[in-house]
Amino acid sequence: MNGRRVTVTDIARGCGVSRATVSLVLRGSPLPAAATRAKVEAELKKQGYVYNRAAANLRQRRSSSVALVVNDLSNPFFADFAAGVDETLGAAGYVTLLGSTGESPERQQRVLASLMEHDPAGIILSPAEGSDGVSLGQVLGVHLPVLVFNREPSHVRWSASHWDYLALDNRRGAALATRHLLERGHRSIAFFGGHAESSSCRDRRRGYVEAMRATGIEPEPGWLVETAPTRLDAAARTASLFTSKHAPTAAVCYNDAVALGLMLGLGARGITVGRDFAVTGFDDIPEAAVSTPALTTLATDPRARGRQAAERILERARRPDIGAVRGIAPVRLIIRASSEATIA
Amino acid sequence: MNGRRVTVTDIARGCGVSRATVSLVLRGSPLPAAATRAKVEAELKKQGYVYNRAAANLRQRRSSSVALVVNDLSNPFFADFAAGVDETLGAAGYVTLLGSTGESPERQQRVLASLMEHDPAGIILSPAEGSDGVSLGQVLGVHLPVLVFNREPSHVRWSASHWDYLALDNRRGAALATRHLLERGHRSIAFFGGHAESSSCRDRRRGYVEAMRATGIEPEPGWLVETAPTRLDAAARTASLFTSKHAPTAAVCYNDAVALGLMLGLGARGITVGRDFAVTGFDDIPEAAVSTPALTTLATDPRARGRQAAERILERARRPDIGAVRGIAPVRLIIRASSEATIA
DNA sequence: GCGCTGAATTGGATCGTTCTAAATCCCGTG
DNA sequence: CACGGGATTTAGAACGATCCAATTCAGCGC
Repeated sequence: MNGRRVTVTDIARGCGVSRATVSLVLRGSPLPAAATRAKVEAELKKQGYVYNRAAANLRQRRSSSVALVVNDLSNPFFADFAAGVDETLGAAGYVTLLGSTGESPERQQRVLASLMEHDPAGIILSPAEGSDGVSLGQVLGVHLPVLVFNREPSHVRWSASHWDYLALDNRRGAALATRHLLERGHRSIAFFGGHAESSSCRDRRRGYVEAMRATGIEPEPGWLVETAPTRLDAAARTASLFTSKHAPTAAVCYNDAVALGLMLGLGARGITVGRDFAVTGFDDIPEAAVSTPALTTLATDPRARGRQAAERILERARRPDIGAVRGIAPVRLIIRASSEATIA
Repeated sequence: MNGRRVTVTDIARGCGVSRATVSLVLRGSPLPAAATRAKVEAELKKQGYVYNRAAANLRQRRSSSVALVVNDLSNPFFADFAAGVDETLGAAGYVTLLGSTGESPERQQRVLASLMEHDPAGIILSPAEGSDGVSLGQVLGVHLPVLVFNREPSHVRWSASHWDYLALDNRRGAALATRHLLERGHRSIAFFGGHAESSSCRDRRRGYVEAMRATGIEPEPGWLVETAPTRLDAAARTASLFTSKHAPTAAVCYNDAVALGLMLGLGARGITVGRDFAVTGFDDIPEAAVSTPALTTLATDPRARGRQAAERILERARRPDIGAVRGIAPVRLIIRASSEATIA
């Protein structure tokens, strides 16, 4: 009835033992006698006791939370990632402190500072575009376990840092898509979309270039088209693919959004994707399976990545002394109709 | 270098004042003299002090977090909702404790119990399907501000409870879609998909029935088809629409997933949606705009709903005594090609 | 020089839990 | 029947911040 919280002291008084004994029962210690334990447990239930983990953590100088900071929760990729993180953290008895930054480095600083005050055991950070490693280092301090996901902030001296890093195998993924198109007979293949300064775009481009060269083909400059990573901008820049002499017959796209945009742009020019032109994406967002034609792409299993990230941060919290780990997560080529176009 | 945390005591020692003074500076009190304040602030920076909000909350007997528990984070609707919640909570200086339940009532109980130990100022809960109000009441206690979103758990005596409730205007939404189809001349309109026992499905059905009756049409039993709320099951049950004598020429679907599934199923039967048959959805998921044909549906603005939910829980935390509020959020009909089919 | 006043500062208790070290209980033994 | 010793239990300090009441300080009038 009254708003006061029930504490161990209330329980102790209520059944005539000391606070210490109640605490032992709460933590399942084998010390208390069976009869005492039963008495205490009955009283706990009777008074509706709720454990105060904050107080316990204060005394024990440990933490039972992990912060998760993502650049864009409304992106299904990150939402799924977050679900995976929370699943694993929850199973390990940790609670997830959520922060989203909306791709703003300034907001990211504020969010991180606020989360730090809650003393998380670690931070999983998918940095906002344009994040600066030095500013990040300032808020995060020197001791906190940190896992950077998906993107590399600028000015991070990884060799001197204990930050872990987890990213998709962008290079191999792009190479897989490129080889797939090469096998279907294409020789003039573009790499379409993305900002060249972003780390993930650089890696994907590299995979593409390497796969091309491995087949003895040097990508022409006109085959490399930069766009914002959005459907709209991708559609708008479709034309730039057809200015060079050797117009490509296929394109490896930076991601699914870009690929869907390109498909729109190609359609508008009367080009039928899957018959006249082959397209691949990256991410396997839900739409990829149901677009027309269905999009060949690289599945990244964001939920599993989330679990992986959570496991790594927990492991590091347990053993802070081990060296930083760079993890590269596998990707899987999903072949669908959009890459069916072949060159005889 | 050493792992010990810097505390107010360290700062106090470092610049020759008392802990109390440091605390006053930290909280921006006007009491300390300007010179003292400057001295303390310099020391704070020098030692890299990080505020320990848990300790402060313990003493002040208040909380700076709000728990957000969702049934399915990987659903873009809830991910967007979560982004809105976090945005508003963050701006108010609260941190979001995330929990996801994967639609399992058992997991939900565990997650809630764990979150309760972190003493949140309130809980925003989008209940798992099949949640029981009594069990929920047990973990949540009597005093905590609670906002239930989107679904009604069973056995909740709302009249006797202080829980707030926020849901979409399911009834009006379905009515809007139904009227839209009626205006295009349809008379045989089905309500397709969803589990009849879920509260949102009941409400949407009601809106549909009311709109039909308002035009003097009594829906035939064969026009009410139940399905799991998934694309797959919806596609599989397409046939049941065409068993009755008056086969419908249009369908109001439970949600977008179901609508997309139905469109698949209709396509397989050689029926062209948008020409031979009209379809509407509910939610306006991103795919709705790009499906073929594009889907007429009801936009719900989940992010704004998240902000709204956060604001309401903060308001209730401030004034716990006001009566429970039932909020109904507006929905907007988005007309696209899938409902273009008309009856002369 | 003294008392007064408002401004600035501070010691000590406190929030709810856990840790440590010590106290108490209970029994079988010599 | 005192005593050793394992099994239980407990008092009191501690975690890091804040609250409260009390103290110190500086300036001022007389």
